[in-house]
Amino acid sequence: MRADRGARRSGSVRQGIPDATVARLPVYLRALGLLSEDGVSTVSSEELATAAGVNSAKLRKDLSYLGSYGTRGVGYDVQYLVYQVSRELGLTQDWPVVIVGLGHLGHALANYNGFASRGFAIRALVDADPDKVGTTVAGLEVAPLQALEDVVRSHDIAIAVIATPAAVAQDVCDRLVAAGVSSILNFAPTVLAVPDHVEVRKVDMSIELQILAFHEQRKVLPGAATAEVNGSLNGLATVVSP
Amino acid sequence: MRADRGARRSGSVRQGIPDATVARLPVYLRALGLLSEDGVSTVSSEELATAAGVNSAKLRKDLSYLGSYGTRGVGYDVQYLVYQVSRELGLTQDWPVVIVGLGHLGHALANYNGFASRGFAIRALVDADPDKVGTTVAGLEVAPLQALEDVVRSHDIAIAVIATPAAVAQDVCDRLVAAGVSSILNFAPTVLAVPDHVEVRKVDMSIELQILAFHEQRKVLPGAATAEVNGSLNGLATVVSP
DNA sequence: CTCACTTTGTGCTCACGTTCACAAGCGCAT
DNA sequence: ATGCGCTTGTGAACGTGAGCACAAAGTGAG
Repeated sequence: MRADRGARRSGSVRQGIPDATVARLPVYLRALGLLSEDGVSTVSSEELATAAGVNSAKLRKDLSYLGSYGTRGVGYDVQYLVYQVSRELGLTQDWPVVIVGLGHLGHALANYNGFASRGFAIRALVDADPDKVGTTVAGLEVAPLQALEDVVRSHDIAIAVIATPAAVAQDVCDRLVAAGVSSILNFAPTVLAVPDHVEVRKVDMSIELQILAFHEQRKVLPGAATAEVNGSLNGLATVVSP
Repeated sequence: MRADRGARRSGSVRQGIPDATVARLPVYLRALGLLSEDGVSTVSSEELATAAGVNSAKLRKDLSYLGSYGTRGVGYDVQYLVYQVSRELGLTQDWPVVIVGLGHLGHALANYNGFASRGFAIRALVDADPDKVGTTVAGLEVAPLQALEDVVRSHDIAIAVIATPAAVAQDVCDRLVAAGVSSILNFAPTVLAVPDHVEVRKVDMSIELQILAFHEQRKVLPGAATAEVNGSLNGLATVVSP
């Protein structure tokens, strides 16, 4: 699911933050935000780890990649850590975002509050349907698809969300990239091909359900198991979970 | 290396499909579906890998966990592979699903076609808002939150989707689990605590955007190439203390 | 039948990620 | 100021995943 990353392949010292860690930082940030709202000023790795649903050693190692921001014997200062994590994630600035495709999902995304609160500003909405163009969604006027490039350039947009049907996603993607977008969040159920310098992350709800179905099926399996060859001994070792 | 996880248990290969592989099977399935629609009857690992956006060796290894379904010198039979992958994922049966929470997102999910086409049948919708209860969404009547347990039991539902506000997600989750649900797809931006036998997968759009922002920020950094990028931010990034 | 060619299946190696376990460091009580 | 208890930061071991490269196994031509 990771798009190819040019950074690591260049042979030079990659002393950055591991991808797995980056993926967890937003979770820590959310937990810290809740603690902060509750007026908590200091938190131990154990407490924060529990709140974030991870193991405390992992949390400490993750935070250690950002620097030594804890105090031994005490814990971490919540406010300070919020700032440090935000800075590392690049959330101290605002990121203008465009959403392409305003079906049910695009509509839901445009109305989602979780974006603005994290420094993402939805600046434009684009759709191909003439009936939708010109209407107002979440306080923004929907622009026509042919205005895509203009919209991207005029708002200096680097991050785009694709919520179109799969059939047109690649085309939209190509145009976004050509217009200067370099990060794409793809909700269309299709694999997007992009140049190396563009980062794509995908969210596919159908895939998530299928993964759940796989594990669900395993649970139901009465040891007898799957056709064909083999009669494995222990039908259910239940290796699932994390 | 993986081979011995299965081999260790008995003479036969089964039981241990790596999580990373399971997560890719739905992608292969989608690609195979497209090929099938186009009337393609046979496909090589190279072609399928390209369509799925992965490396061909990885694809072959993934498929080898299911069994030896290819023919050397020829490739894989598309129809047969569709069947085998579907069977492995548990998609040869229908999975009844309930969606809890019918805000913009729940609404979008209820109307999403990608579910039904993969063997998931949305059987019930539940919401706490009295104004929504009783209305019809995507052809289903919205049931009240207090009917949650009844709904789960009467439809024999094992897989649930949570699309509620974060504040009530854990409570809904607990009730779902108590009612017998054992797989949960969570869209609420919160960490859910569940018993070991319950599988949770989460989809958090805000987190995905934050991950993109991280990489986007890195790109913008001054052009000192790949070298000491992080060094200028905090001198302690290396593993050694000064 | 034999040879040349194609494509699968997999052994091997390296890289990444997780977890344990403990020394180092900090604050507080005495 | 000294020692005690607590929590961080991290070395090291282990587990998982990716990808190369090649032997094995099939096809088809001569």
